Amino acid sequence: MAYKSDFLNVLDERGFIHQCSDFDGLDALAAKREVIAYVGYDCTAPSLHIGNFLSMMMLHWLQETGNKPITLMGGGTTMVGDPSGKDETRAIRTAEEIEANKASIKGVFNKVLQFGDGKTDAIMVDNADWLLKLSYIDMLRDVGRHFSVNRMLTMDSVRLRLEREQEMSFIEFNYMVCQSYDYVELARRYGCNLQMGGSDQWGNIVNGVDLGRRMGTHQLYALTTPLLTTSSGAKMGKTAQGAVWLNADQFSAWDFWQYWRNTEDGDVARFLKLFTTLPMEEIARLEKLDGAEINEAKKVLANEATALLHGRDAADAAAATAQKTFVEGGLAQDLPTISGNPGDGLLSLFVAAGLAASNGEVRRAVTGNSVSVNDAKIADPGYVAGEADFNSDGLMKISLGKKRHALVKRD
RNA sequence: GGAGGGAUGCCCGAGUGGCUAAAGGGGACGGGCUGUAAACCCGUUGGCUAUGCCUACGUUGGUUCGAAUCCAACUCCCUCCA
Repeated sequence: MAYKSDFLNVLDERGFIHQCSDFDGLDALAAKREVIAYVGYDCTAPSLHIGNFLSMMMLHWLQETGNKPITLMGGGTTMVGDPSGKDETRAIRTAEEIEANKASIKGVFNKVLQFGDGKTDAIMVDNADWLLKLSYIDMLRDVGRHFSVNRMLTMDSVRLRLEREQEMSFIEFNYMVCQSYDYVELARRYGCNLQMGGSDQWGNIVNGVDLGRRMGTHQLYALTTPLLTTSSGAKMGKTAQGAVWLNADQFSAWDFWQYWRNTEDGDVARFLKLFTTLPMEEIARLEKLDGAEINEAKKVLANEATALLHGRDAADAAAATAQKTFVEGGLAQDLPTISGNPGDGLLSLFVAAGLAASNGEVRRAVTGNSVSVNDAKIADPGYVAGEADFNSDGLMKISLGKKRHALVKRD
């Protein structure tokens, strides 16, 4: 192993590392178990998504290897809006919206982190606590004077906008100042010495490292993860339903399990390392499977990733449901369920179950031969559920295509 | 403040009076092949109580038998000048 510290060794062998401002310095610190690292989370949506899961796992390993994680809620920075990787100005969000999002996001962290007052316990802070109190002139004098506009203009987040002749407003231009200041504030308050994030955050992070030096903090470090893409190059985390959210009320454990089960072959090993806590020897064994056998590895990936986030019970239930539904072709009780009765029209049942957005969509699907009831294809869009369609438990299975299923339960 | 340019479906983008629910591409979904994979091929992609009706090309009004297309006002965006 190349590193002295457990922390960097684990991250390295699992494929989390993209760039670091100073490997040796950080390694020395981690070897003494003195890293206090933070990751900032935007409050632009009511749930974090799968991309954020990656940095959560980094915090997890940080803690596992004896260091202290800080999760920073971007209550203040979300008021400004990060221009990184955006072509257009983000819609400015209201304070109420940000508060609501923050409250809704918070819950996921205790799935992978241990919070508390101990030395290596995680803590959660909110940059609204200091950013909202800043006074403009003081900020300019104390912090603003350390920023070179010449240099800011060369940062990717700004430069790319300018090159494409896309508007960038002054508020967005200030984002990196806020994030840099966060780092300094966390260094002063909590002794924070490492900021981690996705590769798109590199510019923002190293600016913070720089600001720390100019403002006289201890040495700060930067560490980023590679951008998550599938091996066919697509950005990860997009599905028919939109993003792969981490909150169960927005993306169910069943959908989450299915998401991982459908991973491309070429990504399985990489994702096992990143999104599960399985030991490397076990992953090495799974990695050797090929051909149809790789499906076993995909199931393990789905089980472990789902168990991490939604609990072992939810993962087992999803696995059992998948087994019944896809392997045995039977009717599993844990599929998404709606209520309905004999006499209900097929079209409205599909819409109610969320399998289709409109009656017309179901009609077209019927024409395309992709609609079935209890695994029998339906050719008539006017089909009405009958007594015989419900089994002795009062359940009827409706499917759109091979993969999307739901149950109708009579009341 | 002045002068130009622009706003089309999930996204990009064609369309300058009827043949337009709107070309083409992307994405998404479905079918085929498979292994609930990728690649590839094919199909679908505004709504409805459906041989018809309704909604829709920034907003509101107007011209016309007929408007995404012409006119007016307004809103927002961009570029250049000050």
